[in-house]
Amino acid sequence: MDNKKLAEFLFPHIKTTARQYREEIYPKRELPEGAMVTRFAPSPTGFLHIGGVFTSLVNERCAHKSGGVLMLRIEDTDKKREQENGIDAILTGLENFGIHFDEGVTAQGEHGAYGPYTQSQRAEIYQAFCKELVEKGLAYPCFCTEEELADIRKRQEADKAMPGYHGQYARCRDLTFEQIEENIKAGKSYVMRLRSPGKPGGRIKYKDAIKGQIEMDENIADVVLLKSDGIPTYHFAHAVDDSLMGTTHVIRGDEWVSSVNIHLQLFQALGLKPPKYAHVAPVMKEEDGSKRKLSKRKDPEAAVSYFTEEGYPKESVLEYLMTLANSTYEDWRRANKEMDMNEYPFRLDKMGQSGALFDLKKLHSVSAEVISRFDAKRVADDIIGWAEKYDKELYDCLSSDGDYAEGIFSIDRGGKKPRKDIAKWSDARGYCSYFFDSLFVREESLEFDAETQKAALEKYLEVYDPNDDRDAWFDRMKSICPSLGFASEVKEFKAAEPGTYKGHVGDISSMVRVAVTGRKNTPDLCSVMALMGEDRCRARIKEYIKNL
RNA sequence: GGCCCGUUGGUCAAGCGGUUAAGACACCGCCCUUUCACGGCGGAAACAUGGGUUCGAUUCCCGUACGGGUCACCA
Repeated sequence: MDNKKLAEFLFPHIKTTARQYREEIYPKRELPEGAMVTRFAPSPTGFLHIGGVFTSLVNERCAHKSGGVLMLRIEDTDKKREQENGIDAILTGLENFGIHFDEGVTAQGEHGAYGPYTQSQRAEIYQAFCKELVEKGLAYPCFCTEEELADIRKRQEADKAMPGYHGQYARCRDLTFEQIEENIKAGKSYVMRLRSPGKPGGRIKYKDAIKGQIEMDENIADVVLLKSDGIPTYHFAHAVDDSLMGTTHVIRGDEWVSSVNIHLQLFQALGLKPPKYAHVAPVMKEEDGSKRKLSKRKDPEAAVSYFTEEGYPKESVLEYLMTLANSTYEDWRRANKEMDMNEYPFRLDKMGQSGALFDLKKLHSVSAEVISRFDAKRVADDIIGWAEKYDKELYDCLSSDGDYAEGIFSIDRGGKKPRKDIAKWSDARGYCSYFFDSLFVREESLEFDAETQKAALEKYLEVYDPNDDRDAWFDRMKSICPSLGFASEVKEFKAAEPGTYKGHVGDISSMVRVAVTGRKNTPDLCSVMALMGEDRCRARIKEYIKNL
């Protein structure tokens, strides 16, 4: 068989050679020692999954930590499963989480010297490499139909043989040039297959940056390189692209581990240097006592839209994802509360080998911590931004007076012991509704009888001074206690015989609190009242007394 | 089913032949406190299992169980 002749016959239109691509069109990258070139390479078959954010975060950290390059490549080689707005969804999703790509596809088009970064635009490149493989006798056309393939599978099952197109089952492997020519002239559709150099019983080893040493059977299957439409399979595209684009580390989901034997063989056949591999365990979900991969269909928290809808700031999600990625991150964070996440010495080999359960409670706690470090302006702005889309009523209230909104979220913020009531922007309404008359509802009441409350509140109204600072405010609260039969010191109340007092100053404060806010629990009442203003406070108290 | 990987408290997980087996979230109790938070202190809670190797195994080896992945002209 004249391989050269076959290659020319199969790919007459391919003029640029693989060698040219390799040596001239895609030159080696000039990067400092140790710089990692990584990539996130989703296929636009659905919405962005939190697992995708996780994987891209790991890629991002590795690239930027090492002074390397992060690429975004679109693997759109399966036109059947492609979704219409798939690419946009991925792009905006990643953008929302602040993952910055140095090269590749963006909302504004492609950037970078190693493109195109969209696989459907690279058909000729793959074909050139396939042509080269044919020349080397390492690839051939296969005319088997779906039925024939199914038949082979059936026979293998009966023979208890390894599934796949290999050995005696690889019928098209040794077709003559004339047979091939005849088939093609007859208009038969065909795929290009690798003539696998693998030997049955052969073993290969490789070192995974996350999973460590892995040993497995050598690939013996003549895998498909180019589908009948001339578009490559994932395997082939991966080998060609990642070597041309200079990827140093392929960091991807661990469902790929078992394909590494194919990939390594492909690199070898192509005469290309393989990258290092790091296989990331999937984010899991607990259900009925067992773990399973987080599913887009069943689990609302799998889609990234869940986080934006609930109003988790991107910093929170990223922070949580980092704790999943490297558990020592948490210790580091506690020791470096204000430091940028990017300062953390992220390490691939510190990643877990098996899937971690996505724990919403933990996310909640991490997020509350993250938000507690934001300043009031940031919190107010973000909540307003969130509410504009998801809570119009709240939006109207908050946006009508920006200073007032900022004031609400500055109560007890900053300082050593910040409040952590808000873990996501959708918590905001519950947190601040009483500040607005249009959202205000009386939610809780006190045990004290109407008479007592009325007396206390009327008394308070007499002495209330909106100019009081915190101490003065509380002193005033104390000052009305004796005449009402309440202890002005809690300790005094506790030390006294039961029945001596009706209650203590805390109870009086609670009455005011409930009258003003409709709740038993709020942040510092003095600050709340100062912000709400004298008129509103007096009105609330009067209205409360009236309805006692 | 074949092959690959994994298994430390409810969850995330340190550990890398000798430890009272860290820490975080959640939970419980106490303290602080005008409420709630925050914070502090304390508590309950784990090495899947059976064999080896070893003076000694959570750590190394083999088997078993369980879990995950993969066996496409999908990625």
